[in-house]
Formats: sequence, C-alpha cells, structure tokens
Amino acid sequence: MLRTELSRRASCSPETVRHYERIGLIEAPPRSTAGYRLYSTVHLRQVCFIRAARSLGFDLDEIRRMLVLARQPDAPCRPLDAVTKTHLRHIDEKIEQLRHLREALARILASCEGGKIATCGIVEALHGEDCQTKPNPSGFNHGGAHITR
Amino acid sequence: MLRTELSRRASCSPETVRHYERIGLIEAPPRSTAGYRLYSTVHLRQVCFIRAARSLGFDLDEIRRMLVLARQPDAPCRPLDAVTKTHLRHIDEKIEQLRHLREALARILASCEGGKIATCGIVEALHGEDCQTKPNPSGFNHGGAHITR
DNA sequence: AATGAACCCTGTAATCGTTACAGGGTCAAG
DNA sequence: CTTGACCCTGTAACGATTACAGGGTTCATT
Repeated sequence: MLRTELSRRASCSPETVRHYERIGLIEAPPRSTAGYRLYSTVHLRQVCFIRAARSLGFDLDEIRRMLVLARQPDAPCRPLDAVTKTHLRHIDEKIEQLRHLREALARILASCEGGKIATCGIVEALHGEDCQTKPNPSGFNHGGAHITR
Repeated sequence: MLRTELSRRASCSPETVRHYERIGLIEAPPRSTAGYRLYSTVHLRQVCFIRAARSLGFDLDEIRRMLVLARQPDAPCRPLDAVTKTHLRHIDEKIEQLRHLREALARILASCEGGKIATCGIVEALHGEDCQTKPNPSGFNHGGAHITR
C-alpha cells in the first residue's frame, strides 16, 4: 500500500509516517519504479504500535526502545513491563503536579472580587513576593559591570 | 540592573529574558553606552508576572493578553478573571485526560504475566484492533495510484 | 488526447518555550 | 595584564508534528 493508505489505516498523517522513517523509527520500505514507498502490513502493524503508544503518552524514544524489545518473540517481556511501569509513574507524577497547579489557580481565582484591575487579587498574586525590590537575595555580581547605573 | 540580575531576581535564565523581549512580551529597555540593557523594577515586576503565570501553566500568548489587561488599573478585572477561568477548565480537562490514560495503561500493564514477548499482553494491546489487515475502512483512493502492488 | 484530481517525491521551515553555542566586546578586581 | 563574570549578536538545538514549495506519476473523466 502507499503512504496515504497506511497513514489512514494507522490514523495519522502521511507526513508523520515519513517523519518516523526519517528518524529511523520504522524501516524504509521498498520503492516502486516511480520511487513510491510500498508498505506491507508489517509496516502497518509497526505504525499502529507507535500510534497506540503515543496516544498513551510514551515519547518516541521510549517507543524506539519498546520496538526493539517487542521484535524478539522469545525474549522475556520483563524489560518491556519495566518501561511501561516507569511511564505509569511519570503519568502519576504529572497528574499530581497538575492537581497542585489546579489548586493554586483556584485559590488565586477566588481572590478576584470583580472590581478594578488595581484591586484585583489575581494581578497581585501573579506578581509574587520573592522578586520585587529586594536587591540582592544571594550575593552575586562576582566581578561584572555596574549594578545600577 | 543588568540582565543577569533581573533574571536571577525573577528566577529564570538570562536567555529567557532576552527571548521575552525578542517576541515582544516585555518592552526593550534603554541601553548603556556599551549597549547593555538597563532594566528597572518595572521590568522586574513584569518578568515576575510572566514567570508566575508560566509556572501556573499559562502559555505565552495567554500571558500576553493578560499583561495588556493588567496594565490598566481602572479597567474592570472581569476579562482577566475570564482568561483565568478558561485556563482552569483546560487544566481540569488535562487532568481528566491523564486519568483516562493512566487507567488504560494500568489495564494494559495488568495483562502482562511475565512470560515471553510472544504472549505478552502489552505487545498485543499496543497493536490495537482498528488498524490491522482490514483494507479500506472508509472508501478513498479517489483517482490515485495503485492500492496494493 | 488532454485535463483534473489525488496522490507521490524531495528539502526546508514553521510551531512552542527554552536553552545552547559561537564569536565577539566590556568591565572590575587580583 | 590576566582572569572571570558579565554583555552583545545571530543562529540552531530540543520533540513531535505539520506545512509549504516545486516538482513528478497515476488514474478517471471529459
């Protein structure tokens, strides 16, 4: 099959398929006399694998490693399991971060009372306390130009 | 103050400050005779605002709009409130997505029983069902090259 | 036979936010 | 005078994907 059909069956764009070949994630397929890429169902399975993993949030480098592992039917699948577990931990961390962030944002939002910008809690919150006019939080300027001309 | 001091007080890198100027997020400061950028505390406040908003996950385009709003003390802060609320919704959506993703991944992980790759549920799950050998999910190939030579 | 439409090829640049590099100049202290 | 820390500029890298320009090929319909 040609590139567009492969991409359609794997639910991605033709450009993405070319990209995967360019970065060596899938092998370059044979070509027709006109130079067209001729894909087999083996390629299709690989691209489907990649897309499924991408949609689960794996990055292409993780996927590259997974493909190497998945290619050997007789190898133990513990290493693949390990990659997946690590990824799951990353996702848990990301969720945790977003929760904190959500909380902070909600707090800030609550401080707005619908008045003018000048008295808005959001604006104030976003200016923080640890920057401001305090000149030199931890000494620096080790030999350098003037500080404040 | 010079760029490094500004960046240190705003907790970012000097390059980031230059970047913000380049994309017009902060105004270009006056220069010393040697061509050095000379920042005031007004710039500092702006960069702090930006960094605080970034750490809450706003993108630079949202921040650009917020800066315009925040600059007018007498304007009502409802528009700013709206931007923030929209962002909060985005975060909630992202958390929800990640939860789904986490669930899917955990299910897949559970299907691995520690045997060989050939029988591993992870590999199988990642190959999905909606690609495979089915040739033409929704008719296409409107006047084009051969489908399968 | 000619035309149009849908595909194919290539190389390159865009996106987002940030960092890094190269190849210079400036300034103060040792 | 050297060292070191900073300054300047322009440009390219990251990751994943998309977009564009400027071609060529195949097939169906006029």
